[in-house]
Amino acid sequence: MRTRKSTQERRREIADAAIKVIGECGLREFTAAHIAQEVGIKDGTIFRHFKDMNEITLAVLDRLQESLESAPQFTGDPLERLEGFVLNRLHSVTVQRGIQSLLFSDQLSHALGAEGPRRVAALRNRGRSFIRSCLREAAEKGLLREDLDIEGAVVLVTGTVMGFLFAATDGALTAPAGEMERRCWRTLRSALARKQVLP
Amino acid sequence: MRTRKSTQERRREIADAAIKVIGECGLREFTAAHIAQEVGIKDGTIFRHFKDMNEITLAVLDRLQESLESAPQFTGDPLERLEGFVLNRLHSVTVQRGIQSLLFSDQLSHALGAEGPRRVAALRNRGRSFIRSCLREAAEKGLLREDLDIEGAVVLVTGTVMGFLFAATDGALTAPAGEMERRCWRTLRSALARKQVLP
Amino acid sequence: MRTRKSTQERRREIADAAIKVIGECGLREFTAAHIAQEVGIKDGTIFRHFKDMNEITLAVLDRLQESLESAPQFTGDPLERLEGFVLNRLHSVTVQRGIQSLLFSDQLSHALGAEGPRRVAALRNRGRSFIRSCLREAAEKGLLREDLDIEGAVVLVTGTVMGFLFAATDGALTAPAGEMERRCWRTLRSALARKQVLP
Amino acid sequence: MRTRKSTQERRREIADAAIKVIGECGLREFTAAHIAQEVGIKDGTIFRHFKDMNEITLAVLDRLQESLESAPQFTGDPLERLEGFVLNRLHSVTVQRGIQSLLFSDQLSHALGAEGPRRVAALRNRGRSFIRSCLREAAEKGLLREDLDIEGAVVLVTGTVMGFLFAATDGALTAPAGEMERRCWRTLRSALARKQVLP
DNA sequence: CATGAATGAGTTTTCATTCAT
DNA sequence: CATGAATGAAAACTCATTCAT
Repeated sequence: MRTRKSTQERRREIADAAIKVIGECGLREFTAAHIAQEVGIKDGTIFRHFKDMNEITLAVLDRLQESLESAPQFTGDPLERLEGFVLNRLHSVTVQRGIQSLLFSDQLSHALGAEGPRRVAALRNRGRSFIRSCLREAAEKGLLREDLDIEGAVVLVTGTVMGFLFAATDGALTAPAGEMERRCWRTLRSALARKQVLP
Repeated sequence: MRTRKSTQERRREIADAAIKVIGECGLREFTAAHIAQEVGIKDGTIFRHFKDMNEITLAVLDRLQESLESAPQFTGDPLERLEGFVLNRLHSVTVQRGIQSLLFSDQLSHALGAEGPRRVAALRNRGRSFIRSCLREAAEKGLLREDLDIEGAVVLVTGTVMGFLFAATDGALTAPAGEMERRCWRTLRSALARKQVLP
Repeated sequence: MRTRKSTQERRREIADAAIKVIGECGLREFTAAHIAQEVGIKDGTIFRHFKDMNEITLAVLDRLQESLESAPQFTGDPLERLEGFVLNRLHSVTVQRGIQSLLFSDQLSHALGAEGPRRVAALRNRGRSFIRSCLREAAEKGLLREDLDIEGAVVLVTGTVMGFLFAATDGALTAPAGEMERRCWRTLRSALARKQVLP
Repeated sequence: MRTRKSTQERRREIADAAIKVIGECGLREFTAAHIAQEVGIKDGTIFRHFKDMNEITLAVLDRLQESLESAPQFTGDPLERLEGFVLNRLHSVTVQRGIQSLLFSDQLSHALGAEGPRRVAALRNRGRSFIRSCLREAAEKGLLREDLDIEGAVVLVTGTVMGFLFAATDGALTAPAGEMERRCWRTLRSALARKQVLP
């Protein structure tokens, strides 16, 4: 049975299938045939919607960015905004592992030529910028420890998300994911904040 | 011109070339032809030294493990041992980026069948275990903040190394690598330790 | 120039080409490239129609079986049925040498793993069974020499077909094929039957 | 441990190994590596004793011929000589299946260029000639049925040996090999001889 | 004589991509 | 739009053969 859909719809389906395939099976399986199978069409048909494989990779990047930025706008004082951001990212690990791991994956980076690493780096830098701005504002408002090194803290915060992702991937979480998400944030907060907020 | 070397030497060369290729160009370029070119032999020759590509991947994993475990034995009190470990890993990012990034890469994981993810996870778990044991001992000796969540801290420490690695990869380090290494450790230490040691 | 045909057609063409190639040039030439050339397509295209070379070998076996079993249904008294069978096989040597010789060839046997010898043996055993049942029935009806050893006779009859085939292959037939077919059958019949039927 | 032997010895060993390999595994395994392994030397070493694979094939043919002609000289009246020949060949099936099957195999034929088929045919024709001369002499001496067609009988006799060989290969012998050898000869003799000799 | 490394020319197979239907 | 057949280029391996040691 041949189901006909608009190119727009198909492009979305194909990009999503590609994300799934890369996330679950690795770049090695990022092939037209595999993706087409996932979508439920024939491999040749892929190229009715995308010029070539490169264009699919770009679409995947776009989906990734879209997905990361569809996060809610975090509000409140800088530390609360940071909390929102971190908890959101930690939770994403559990609910959409594929997309999250793509962000810290080197798979995508290499799927395009020179552009790949740059685009993925840019995506990650958005996260860093957000964290840095929260921390700066918090520091100005006296919410952070006095001696805190902002740049070191940026590494700590971004790293915690990655650390959590890999721990989850490796099955190295020693408590249920939801609990670990809260504990990681609490550990992070007490590492950064001036005085311990009672939980 | 035929250069002759022992199989032992060639195996090492080939594994190293594979690491280099994967690190620099991604799994997509992890091909017999590419590796052979790097080594300076013909692609068919690869298979006089390795049964198949799978065996090369295993050799790469071995080299990785070897390289991670050739680290100096850290001594002193638990926090000092942790410092040794973390600074060593952070420094490795700068001096042998390829190998380090392989550890947090999903490239290798997928190059073998089911064994891959398990072996790479095992490798990463070794680091986690070391960190956890240092933290536990430090906690017993009263070296850590009283309310510190050990498991959360394990994620923080492992994450910091990853965060540093990706920051370096993305060119997002805001100071020279050597300086950033020290700053990251100091941030980490003050996040964990009971009283601030004067720098 | 791309000629397009249905997979069904192509599978048949490829199997036939394989039979021809094996028959004429031996297993050594049973290569995708050689077969593809015979069919008039590129070698890679073969694998759009067959999963791998093994599957082609199986198709050849199927064609062989089909060809042997498309023989007319032999009727009449047991000796007449046997005559029909033997003359049909002897004649096939002349008109489709390739297929016939494949049956007594060890080429195919080895092209598959363990299955090959078994399948080819099974094919040959069908012939033996038919011959045996004709002889048994003929013996019951008193059409054969009294002292005839049925099992010995089965070997004699099957052997005669092979002997004829190899004689033809070696150019060792001392008379035209058609004549030799009749002479061989007559010799065989007088070796088995009770009283000589006048020629 | 490298054992050193004279080229003469090695050539013989290699030819024998080649016969064994072809007989047991088919032409597909007729490779320098496989043969060398059988002999217990390294593959490159083969070419210290043979110029190339072609030369090995020729050596195999020589061994084959040698083996067939090392049969005892058969004496007595023509039918007795024929009996000696047939029983000898039937028995060889059991004791040296490899060599025998090579004779009715098309493997060797194709291993050489045009020469192969001719040489193997010549080998088989020697057998036919011997049978034919026995039958002619027997006919002259009145030992055969009066109406026997000599050329048909040649096919019958050669065929019986092949039929026996393939039956043995297919596991289609319905009695122990030794017994079947005698029964086949007896069937053959009563098919040819004028009056039944008492067994 | 024997080895072990290297090679070049294949062979099977995969895959992105094209195109007639 | 979708399919199914075809392709060319490349990848993984194989193998006869060469040659320094």
